[in-house]
Amino acid sequence: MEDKRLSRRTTLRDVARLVGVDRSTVSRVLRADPAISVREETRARILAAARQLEYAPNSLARGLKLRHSFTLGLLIPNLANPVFPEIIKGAEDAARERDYLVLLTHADDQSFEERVLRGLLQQGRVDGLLLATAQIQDTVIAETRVNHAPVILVNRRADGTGGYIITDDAAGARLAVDHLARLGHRRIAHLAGPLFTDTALRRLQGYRQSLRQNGLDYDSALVEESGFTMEEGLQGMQRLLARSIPFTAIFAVNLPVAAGAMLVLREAGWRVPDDVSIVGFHDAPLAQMMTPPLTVVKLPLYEMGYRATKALLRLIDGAAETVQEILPPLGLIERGSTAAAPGADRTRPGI
Amino acid sequence: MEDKRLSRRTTLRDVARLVGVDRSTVSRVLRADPAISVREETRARILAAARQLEYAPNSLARGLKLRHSFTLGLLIPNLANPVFPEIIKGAEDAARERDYLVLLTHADDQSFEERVLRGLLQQGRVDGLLLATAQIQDTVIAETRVNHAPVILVNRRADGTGGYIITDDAAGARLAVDHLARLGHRRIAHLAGPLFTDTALRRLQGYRQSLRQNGLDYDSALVEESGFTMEEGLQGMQRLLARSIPFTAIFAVNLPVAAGAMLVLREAGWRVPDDVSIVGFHDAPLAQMMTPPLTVVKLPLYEMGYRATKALLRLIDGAAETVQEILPPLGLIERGSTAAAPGADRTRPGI
DNA sequence: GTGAAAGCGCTAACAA
DNA sequence: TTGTTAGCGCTTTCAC
Repeated sequence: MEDKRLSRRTTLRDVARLVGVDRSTVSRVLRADPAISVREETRARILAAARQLEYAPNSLARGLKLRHSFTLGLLIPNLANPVFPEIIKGAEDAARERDYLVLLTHADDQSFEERVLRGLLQQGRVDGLLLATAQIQDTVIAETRVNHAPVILVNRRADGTGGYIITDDAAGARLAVDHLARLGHRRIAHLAGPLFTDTALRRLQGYRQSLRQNGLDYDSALVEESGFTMEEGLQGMQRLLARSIPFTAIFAVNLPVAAGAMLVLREAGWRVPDDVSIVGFHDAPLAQMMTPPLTVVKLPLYEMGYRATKALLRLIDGAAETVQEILPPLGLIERGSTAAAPGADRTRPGI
Repeated sequence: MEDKRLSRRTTLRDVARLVGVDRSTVSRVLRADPAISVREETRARILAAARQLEYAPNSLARGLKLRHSFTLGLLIPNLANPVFPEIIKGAEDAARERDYLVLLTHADDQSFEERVLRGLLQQGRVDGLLLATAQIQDTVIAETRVNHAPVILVNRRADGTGGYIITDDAAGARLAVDHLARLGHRRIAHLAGPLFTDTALRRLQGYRQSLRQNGLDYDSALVEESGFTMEEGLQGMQRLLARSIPFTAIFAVNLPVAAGAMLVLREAGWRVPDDVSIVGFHDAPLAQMMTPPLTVVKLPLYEMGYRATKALLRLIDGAAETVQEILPPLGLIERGSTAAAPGADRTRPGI
């Protein structure tokens, strides 16, 4: 059964018929092909007819011919994490500049991720892929590499792909921990992300570097591995508290984890920032909505999405480059969740 | 310049050649065409060859032939609003059941919205559209209707489209305001959304209905029109405070607005819920992260996305129905942001 | 049970 | 300056 709605659309042939020229001429005029010359009058009539008939090229036909879908796939692990909207916006803007569309896919489970990777690329639905997901198997990535598929990792690093764009997580972590050290904290805990992810490792690394530079000892009992979600942040914080070891500050691997930690601490009767300071990673409206508002390290998320997309587009255009960009953090945003360490020589603000 | 990567993909012809049959036979077998009989041995060899060559049908070619892109467009005004992930998840799940993909587009400005509407549909990039955006012009909607394009509005109502799926916002608002009235509040303010949007109007309506049912007078001075963002919630709350009229409770049009309101109140020295109770609309992790955790009305967001997509798919299949579903609220989730009105006969909890 | 052929709407090499 | 033609990869009717 033929669908009326979809078969009614204006085609190149309709325009050509109305003007009395060939389809190819219409195509050339509409594409503004510079290599071909058309009589000014013909061009005008074609343009007018196209507008009148509300012609829009069928992207399926065009894509089939040109072997391009003019679509980019963007894989996100979890839309609820407030860092992604920024990345997405950057990607969309970059894509739009080239008349590409972004197919956002939200792959929360592993099997689906693989299906997407294979499916989207192999079926020609997308010309390239942006992977912002942290958990993806290296085997899958390696495979896409074998197929020479244009793939860029966003905020994740792995060998053997078209490349990656990451923020300098270690530098960001140092910013956070330096800030705490400057406030006089000496027992600084770290709620880390899953340590099989590159991002989490780099932040842990920065944490250790900063400790060293500030003359503080690294104590593995102060590091609790959790995840990237609020849930996991809650649990991580509970485990940390259960150990009953002293600390006066926390560097959380990201925003949801910081939020979860704050909840647990408050329920346990701690006051933020009087008893404990917290620094989060990444900025988002959520950080301001928390009580107290969260001090965070700000990273160029929009920029990351934008540049990753630009790079992917270059890859699609046939560039042989391997992209490896590391964007520096944008700085620390001091809000209400950090204060001088209890008993430190600095006066406690507001008292 | 031909792109090697994209021209290398396995085609039906490759499989056919390997097996020694015609492309059409391969197509029939792989589509599992029930109307056609194939020798069991041939079928097995085709299946094996397809797997060996990692054949995946080119969706552009397939779509061109079948006049379907097998893609649904989903327009979202603002990814930062925490209600959308749920809707999106519902839509994706429903789409996946039919092997459709969801092209998520994030249309924050009007002109782009229109471009998207025209573009996606006319270029055949999507077979139908889910509009979750509140601001879209009725003229645009009317136009898509003229084109008989399959369009479903999600969480928004307008005449002349394929239909809409909304939650019962008025009932939800009544739940919220009834709750406050039950706690003894008599001066209940409402931070409304933009009153040119259907959603905001319906919530205001429910607010008024509940007041009436609870024997409370409607006082327009207690209603402040704001927007749907935290920013606007902040400003709305400031304007409400500036009026210096008494109130002991607030019903906020959504979550970001409730969060903004809470911030302003706290800065102004009010205690929540001791001095003022707040109820938000929609539930999301953010509600639990606030201090105190926000009492909210929970609505079936996932369900809404899911059912809207199902309905859209039916429209695409050629159904002539006009979808008009109104989903009832899932209930009120009582958290820490609401308590008995100051001076009411109920004992204040925890004291 | 399987193949041949047409055609979806577009672009581009080649002709005229 | 414009038209003719072939073909992208697929599905499907019709023939054998």
